[in-house]
Amino acid sequence: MAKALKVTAKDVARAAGVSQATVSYVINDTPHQRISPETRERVLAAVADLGYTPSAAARALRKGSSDVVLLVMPHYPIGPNIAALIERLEEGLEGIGLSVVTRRIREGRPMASLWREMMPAAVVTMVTVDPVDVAEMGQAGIFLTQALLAPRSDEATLSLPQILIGRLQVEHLAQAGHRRIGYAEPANPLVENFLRLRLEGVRTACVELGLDLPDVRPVPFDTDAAASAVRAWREAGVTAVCAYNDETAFALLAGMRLAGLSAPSDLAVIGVDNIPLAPFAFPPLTTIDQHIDVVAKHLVALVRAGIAGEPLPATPRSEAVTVVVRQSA
Amino acid sequence: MAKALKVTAKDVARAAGVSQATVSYVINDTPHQRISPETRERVLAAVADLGYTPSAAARALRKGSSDVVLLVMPHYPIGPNIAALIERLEEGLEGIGLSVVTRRIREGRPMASLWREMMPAAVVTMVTVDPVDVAEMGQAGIFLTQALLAPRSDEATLSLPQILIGRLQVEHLAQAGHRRIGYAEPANPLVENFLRLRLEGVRTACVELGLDLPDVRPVPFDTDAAASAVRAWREAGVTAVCAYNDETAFALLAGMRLAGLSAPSDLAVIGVDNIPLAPFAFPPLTTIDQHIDVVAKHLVALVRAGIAGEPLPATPRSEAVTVVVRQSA
DNA sequence: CTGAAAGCGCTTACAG
DNA sequence: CTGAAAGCGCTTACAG
Repeated sequence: MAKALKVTAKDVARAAGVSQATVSYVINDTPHQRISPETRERVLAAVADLGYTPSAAARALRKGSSDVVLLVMPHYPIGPNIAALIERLEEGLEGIGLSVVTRRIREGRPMASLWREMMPAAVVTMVTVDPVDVAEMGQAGIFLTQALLAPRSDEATLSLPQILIGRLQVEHLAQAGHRRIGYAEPANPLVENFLRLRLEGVRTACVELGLDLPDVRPVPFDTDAAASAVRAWREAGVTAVCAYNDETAFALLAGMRLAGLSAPSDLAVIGVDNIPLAPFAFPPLTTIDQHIDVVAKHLVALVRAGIAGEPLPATPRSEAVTVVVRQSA
Repeated sequence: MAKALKVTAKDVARAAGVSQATVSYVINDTPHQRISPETRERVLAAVADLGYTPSAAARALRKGSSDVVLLVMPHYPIGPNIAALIERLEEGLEGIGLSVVTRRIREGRPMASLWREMMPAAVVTMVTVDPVDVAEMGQAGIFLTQALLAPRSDEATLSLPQILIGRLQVEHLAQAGHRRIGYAEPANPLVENFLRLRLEGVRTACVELGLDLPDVRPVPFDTDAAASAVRAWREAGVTAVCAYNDETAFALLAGMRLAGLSAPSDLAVIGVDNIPLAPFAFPPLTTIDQHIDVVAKHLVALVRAGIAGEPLPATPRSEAVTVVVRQSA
């Protein structure tokens, strides 16, 4: 039961009457090393007895890479959706012996010092990576997987297709007969990356479906301001609005109530994210689900295979993004 | 511009024409080492030139502790509030050169292998720590700070006073004249820890204020089920309910709408957390704010001081928990 | 003020 | 099948 200040493999070796190498072999189940069952037993017993835990630092130094996966995120605020993604990722990765360290960086900044310092087994990034960094990480044997917002075909890249999201919002609205569509953008400039793409999807879909271009208005996190936006849309003949995300949709709905209007009759509203609270909006919120659990699972599988040097798993079917119809649109 | 596969301090030393020790001294600004300005310049130039980044593993091995702080969490689901806490913590700690690694463990499990493996500079835990672990971490020079749910007086412990939260909910309701109070508990058993304490606070306050004991009913994340609970409360003469948290409050409010009732006239509702969406509930949700940003800031300060061996900062005023009055109660 | 050298705790060829 | 030894890249007494 762990007494010595610091129990090392050497201590275990001595206690078990074997060499340090043997301790390492049994602990790591090193292949092509035939350890006799009794030896293995004795080592394991000594390990348990002394409460030995291998030093991550020593192992990392020796092997040249640590058991962490570096998660690189942009500086935008972490909504419930991304928070869930991170949580699932941590959970899944922990299951295969990996720790995740999250780091925020400004888009376009070099990330070299980050990974050189940690020598992670893999890096998962949601920010675009400089080609030089990509190359150097490759040389250093670090598996890189990117979760990008735009679609892209590359085994090690997973896309969170924001454009598709915008498109889906419009298609759903158009199907219900809406011709003049509004777009509620959040006030936060940090979210620019997501916003630009979602809006692009909305615009493209409007054009393709022969609708007017969307009437884009900011909807800050404030009921009064949301109410003003709602009135403006009504005057402009807008009958349905795509909200940037569910939180914006909630603000919008609150603004409508203040303005004495209700969804979907006065103005239909569709969000993005399908947050846990969406069913409890008034009226229950129609929204787009990104199926973040599928994304997280795939990311974990990608990392696992990438580190093991196995062939990468195929990207899950891209219909991962679906509309969840409730009552607001 | 970083070319060699691996740039070490030795490379920098060679390039700068100094010894490896000197490189270490200038990089770490080691005190009591007088390095001539020119030498320092040359070293820094070589560092920049070669793109040198010290190896975290080597440093950790040598120094006996790494630059990570281990965040130990129970297995409960991470709501928006805790997610925000973690995010702030990561942000604040990153600012002082520390990475956080989050790990979930079952309450009561030993965490020795965890910290022995990483040798973190500090551990922040939201699960109760075994005294043996506490002692051993102390011996190992690891600073431990606990964010506990119950109040406790200990410099290195920060309390998230759940009992106080329940009490505050009831006091607010009683002040508005309510005598028969309901309690909406979530369906998820994982949340037991928080629940028990919040409910204890509610019960105590009811007794102290001479009210009946609370009528506790489960409110699952389902509008129909919530509606049933609401009807039952009404029949029992309950006029106000404390929700376990804001999410439960949202479900409750949705159930009320389904039952044709509205808050606060038919049933007053008060939540906990003050999530960003609370103002957009219908009606806007009255709730308890735990001021998680204050908590996070204090935790960071605690860790910083603890690692530096400086006197610990005083606990912020305990009125950190406040009621935010909106319209639902 | 600067350098040579030991040693942190592992893993892994390499001998035997 | 098992062990002795080198070496991963640092930091830090210790000499000079």
